[in-house]
Amino acid sequence: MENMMPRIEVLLKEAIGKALKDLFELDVNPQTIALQPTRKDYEGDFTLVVFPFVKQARKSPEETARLIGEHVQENLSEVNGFNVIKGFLNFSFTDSYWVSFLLQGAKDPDYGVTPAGKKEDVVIEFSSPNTNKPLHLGHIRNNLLGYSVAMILEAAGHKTVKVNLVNDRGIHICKSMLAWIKWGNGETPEKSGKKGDKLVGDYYVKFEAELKKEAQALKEAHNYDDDMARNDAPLMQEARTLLRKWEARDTQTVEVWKVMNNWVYKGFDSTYQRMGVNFEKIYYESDTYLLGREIVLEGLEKDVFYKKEDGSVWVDLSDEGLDHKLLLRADGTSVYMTQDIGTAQLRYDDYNIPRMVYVVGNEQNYHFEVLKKVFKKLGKPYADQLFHLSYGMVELPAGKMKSREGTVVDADELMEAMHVTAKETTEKLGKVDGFSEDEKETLFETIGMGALKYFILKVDPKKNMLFNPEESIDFNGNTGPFIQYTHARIRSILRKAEERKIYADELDITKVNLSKKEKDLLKTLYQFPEIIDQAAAAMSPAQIANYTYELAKEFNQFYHDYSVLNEPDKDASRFRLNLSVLTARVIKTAMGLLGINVPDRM
RNA sequence: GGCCUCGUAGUUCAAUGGAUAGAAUAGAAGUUUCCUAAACUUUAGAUACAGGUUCGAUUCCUGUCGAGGCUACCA
Repeated sequence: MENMMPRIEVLLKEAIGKALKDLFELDVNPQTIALQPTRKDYEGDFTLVVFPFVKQARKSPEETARLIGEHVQENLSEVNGFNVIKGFLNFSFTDSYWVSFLLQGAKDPDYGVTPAGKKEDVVIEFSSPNTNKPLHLGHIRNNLLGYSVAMILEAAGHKTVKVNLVNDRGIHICKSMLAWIKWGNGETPEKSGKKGDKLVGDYYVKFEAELKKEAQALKEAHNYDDDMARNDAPLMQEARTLLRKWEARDTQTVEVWKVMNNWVYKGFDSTYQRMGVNFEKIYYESDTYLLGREIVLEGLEKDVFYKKEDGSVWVDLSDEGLDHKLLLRADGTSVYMTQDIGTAQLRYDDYNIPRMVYVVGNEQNYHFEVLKKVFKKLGKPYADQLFHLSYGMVELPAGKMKSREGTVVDADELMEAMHVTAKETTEKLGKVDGFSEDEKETLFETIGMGALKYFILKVDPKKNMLFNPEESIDFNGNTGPFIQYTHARIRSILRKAEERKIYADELDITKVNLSKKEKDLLKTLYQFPEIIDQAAAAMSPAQIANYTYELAKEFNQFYHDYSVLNEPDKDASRFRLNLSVLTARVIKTAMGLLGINVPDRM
C-alpha cells in the first residue's frame, strides 16, 4: 500500500474543493466532500451531488455542476470527461489511470490490507460459552462474527487480541453437576462414547426435567406460581447449596467441577477447531469473579455502591435513566456482573489495552449499558472505550430456539450436515473426478463450511436473522459456494495461462482499450481497500460478504462475455489476465476475512 | 405497564438523506462445437399505515398498527 499511487477520490476531492473556492468562494474541507461511485446505469466513475452547494453558488444545480466539472477537468489530468444529470455531476477517469491502478494492484500480494499497528489496539471477546451445554447455532453466529470482525480489524490496521471468557461457574453449572452426582452412576465420555460437552449437557437437561416435575408437584400442593415453585423446589435448593460449597472451595465439589469442565473443554476444542476459530487467551470466570468481588467491595468503601440491610450490594443508576442493579448477592456469592467487572480489569492488567469489544447478543444490551456505567463510576480508563457488538438472534422457521423445548440446532450436527450436503451435491455434479480421497474430503468441508459461514455472515450483525436449513445448503446465487466457484474458475485460467506461457506482466499499458464490463470489474476491485475500512468501522462482516458477492458476479459476467486466453490480441489477453489475477486475490483475501477458504479447483 | 430494537418483492437479504429502491431464491422464457453451466441472459414482482422536517426520505421526527428483546439475588 505504501508505494501505491494516491487514491483518486482524494485528488478529486481536493480538486472539487479548489473549484468551490475559485468559483463560488466556498470554503469546504475536501475531506468532508461526499463522493459516491457512479451508479451503473449512468456514465462516469465517481459522482458528486451538487445540491448542497447550489444555494451558495446562486446558480441552478445543472449550472453549478457544469462549472465545477469544467474546473476540475482543467485541473486534474486523470479526469477526461464529465456529464451532468440534474444535480448529479459524474466524472470519468482516463483508461490509463485505471490500467495503471490495475498493474499496481496485481503486483501487491496484500492489496487492500493495511499493515497491523497503524491504528489502536483492540481486545475482542467472543464465544463466551457456558460449560453446562454444547454449542448451538446461536454460538456459531457469535463465533463467526467475533473471529471475522477480529480479522477485519487486523486488515484495517488494528492489532487485535482475541479472547474467550468461559462461564465455568455459577448456578447453571451447579445444576448439571448436581444431576450428574445424583443420577450419573459415574458416567464418563470414555464409558459412554459421548462427546464431553454433550454428556454434561444431557445432565443439565435432566436437571431441568426433574426440577419441572418437582415444581409441578409444589404448584398443585401449595397453589404456588411458577417462579415460587421453581425456587422452592428441593432440587433448586440443593443446587444453591452446591454453589455455596463451591465458592467455599469444598474439596469434593471442586473435584467434580474440574472433571466435568474438562470434559466440556475437550468437546469445545473440537467444535472450535472445525469452526476454524481460535483465541490468543482464554479467561475463566472462576479466575475473575473474586477480583470482581474485590473491586465491588472497594467501590462500596468509596460509596460508589451501597449495601442493603440483607447484605447484598447494589449500584444506583437511577439518576442516569437506569435502575438499581445487583452486584453481590446477600449470601456473598457473585453474579454475572461481578465477574465481568473482574474480567475487564484482569484483561486491562494483562494487555494494557483500553479498547475492548464484546461480541454478545442483543438480549444483553441492558447488561452492557450498566457495565459501562459501573466502570465509569469506578473511574476505569476502559469505561469510555467499551463497545458492545450487539448482534441479533438467530431464529428458525419454527420460531425461536428454546433449549428446554429441544428445538436448538446443535453446532456439531449442523456442521456435519453441511459437509454431507456438500459431498452429495458435488458428487452429483461430477466435479471431483480425478480428486484423491483426501482432496475430496477437504473440498467437501471447504464448501460446506463456506456455505454455512457465508449464509450467517452476509446478514447485518445487528439484525435478527432467520436460519432456514434448506436455504443455507443452497449453493447457487448469493452463497459462499458461488464465490468459491468463481475463484476456482479463475485459478483454472491462471493455471492454463502458465501452461500456455501467457504472462500478465508483459502487458503494454498503452495498448489497452477498456470495455464497459472490464472497467466495471476494475472499479469494483478498486473499492476493496475502502470496503475493508468501512467494514472495520462498522464491525460488519456483512459488508465484506456483500462486496465479495458483487465482485464475483461482476467477474462471472466478464468471464461470460470475454475470453482471457483465447483472445487473439496479446495485450488484451494479458490485460484480462491481470484482471483475473487481482480478482482471484481479492476474493481470497475477502473470504479469508470471513474465515472462509476458497478452493483452487471445484 | 416502562425501556430498547425491528417492519422493504411470495420468501431470504441489500441500499453514508440523493438519480429509475438493488440482489438472490421461488415462478415464466432462453444460452454450452468457445478458458469449469455450482455460470450467464430476459421477464414479472416490494418500502406496514398516517402525518411532519427538506431541493430531495426506505433512511430523520411524531403518532397508529404489527413482530421481537429487556425489565431476575439467571447468564
